[in-house]
Amino acid sequence: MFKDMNRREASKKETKRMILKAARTLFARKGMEECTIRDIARKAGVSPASVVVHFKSKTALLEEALCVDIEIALSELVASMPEDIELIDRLLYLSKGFFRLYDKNRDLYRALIRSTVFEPASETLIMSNLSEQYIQFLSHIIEEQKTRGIIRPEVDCRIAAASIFFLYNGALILLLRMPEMTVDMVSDVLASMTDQYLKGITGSHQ
Amino acid sequence: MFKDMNRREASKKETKRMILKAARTLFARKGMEECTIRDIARKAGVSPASVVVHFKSKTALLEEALCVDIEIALSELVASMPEDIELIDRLLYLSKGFFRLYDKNRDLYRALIRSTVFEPASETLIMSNLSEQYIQFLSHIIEEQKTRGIIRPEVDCRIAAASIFFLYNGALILLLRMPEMTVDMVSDVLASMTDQYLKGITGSHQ
DNA sequence: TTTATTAAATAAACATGTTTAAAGATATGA
DNA sequence: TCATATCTTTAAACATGTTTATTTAATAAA
Repeated sequence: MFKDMNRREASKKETKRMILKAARTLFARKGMEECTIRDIARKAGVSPASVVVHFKSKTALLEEALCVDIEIALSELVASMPEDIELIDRLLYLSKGFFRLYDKNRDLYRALIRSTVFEPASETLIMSNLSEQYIQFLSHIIEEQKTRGIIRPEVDCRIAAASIFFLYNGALILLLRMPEMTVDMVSDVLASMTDQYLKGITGSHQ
Repeated sequence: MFKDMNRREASKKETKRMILKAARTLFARKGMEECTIRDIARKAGVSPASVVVHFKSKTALLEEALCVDIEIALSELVASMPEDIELIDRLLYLSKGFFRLYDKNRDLYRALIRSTVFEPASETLIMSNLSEQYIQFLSHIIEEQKTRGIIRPEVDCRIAAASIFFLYNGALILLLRMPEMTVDMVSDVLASMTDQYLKGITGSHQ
């Protein structure tokens, strides 16, 4: 219950909420670089120092500001995933969903991914968690396909899921760093890659 | 010839050389964050402003400071690549070579890759070029294996090369972000992934 | 040679993420 | 209720990448 939250805790929580709200608005409007902590603090009606007290850094603030949208997108994608389509189409359904999300504000998401993907997992708990969840989900899909005999039994599902994630990640970087690339173009590239991965490229095929 | 280089150009070049030398030493010793432009300028005997005049930014300086080592590593790897081993071993020979290089100073290379991989190619010409060269080389290897009938004829070599590069890149990120990971561990993961990619994971195999 | 122009180097200022020390507000215990 | 301790907030300072306006030096023109 919230009853055991005293006035201090409540006002602290409220301050944090205000900052996060201001950050979400300003980040979306002006992007990561163009939006200063002082801007956010002013809009939230607090001091710049307060922003850093509530969020360890500007990067951490960005992470918290954006993760809600990613979490929503992920759960919606998982929920709305068609059950009766082929493996490759399911994989592409997921990745394209994320590409569409990131495409809404490429610069912002580029800043986010850039500042999380190379940090130790302990520094970017939220994003690491999301990636982990995503890989888990991929792993489940592959596992399930294995029971149907579509994936060979000796395949390590965890490795396969991570590989597919790495391919996805590469395609995502392509999207975020090349303005001329569209979601469809990147999806096509990833489709070829995933298809090749599933079929293999060596030897003749029955 | 250098004769047509007047005193101004010569001294400019010399200044740039001094800065680069100081940067290489200090970056290697203290890492990217801990080493300030002022430090480098002091060691090079120039003003901080001069550093920015000669190199557009600290990131660009880091790029120029490290690219020599990467270029050398790449050409050495290409030159020393055993000809008589299997495709997968050739691919792993290359990636492991790079892992070893980056392992010498993980934080520094992490900073480099982090600050280049998400930028438009036009902003990070050197690193983009290197990646491009690497993918080209992978592409050639695959093409050559195709003529030998080891790779199926309908396979798009460029896509295959990019896929293998994406897998490599994912493994590299793993290495750079997780201190507990060794070069061998990451190489093993990448080996499984590349092996799976080459063989494919769906259907039964002859 | 002297002057004018152009390029290189720099000192000082600026912008901004972050830290520090202090103040203000709230809870706790007598 | 009052005093003390603790937690929250903040103003001011700091560190550092970068920009700007100025100075210095070299080349070209006279």
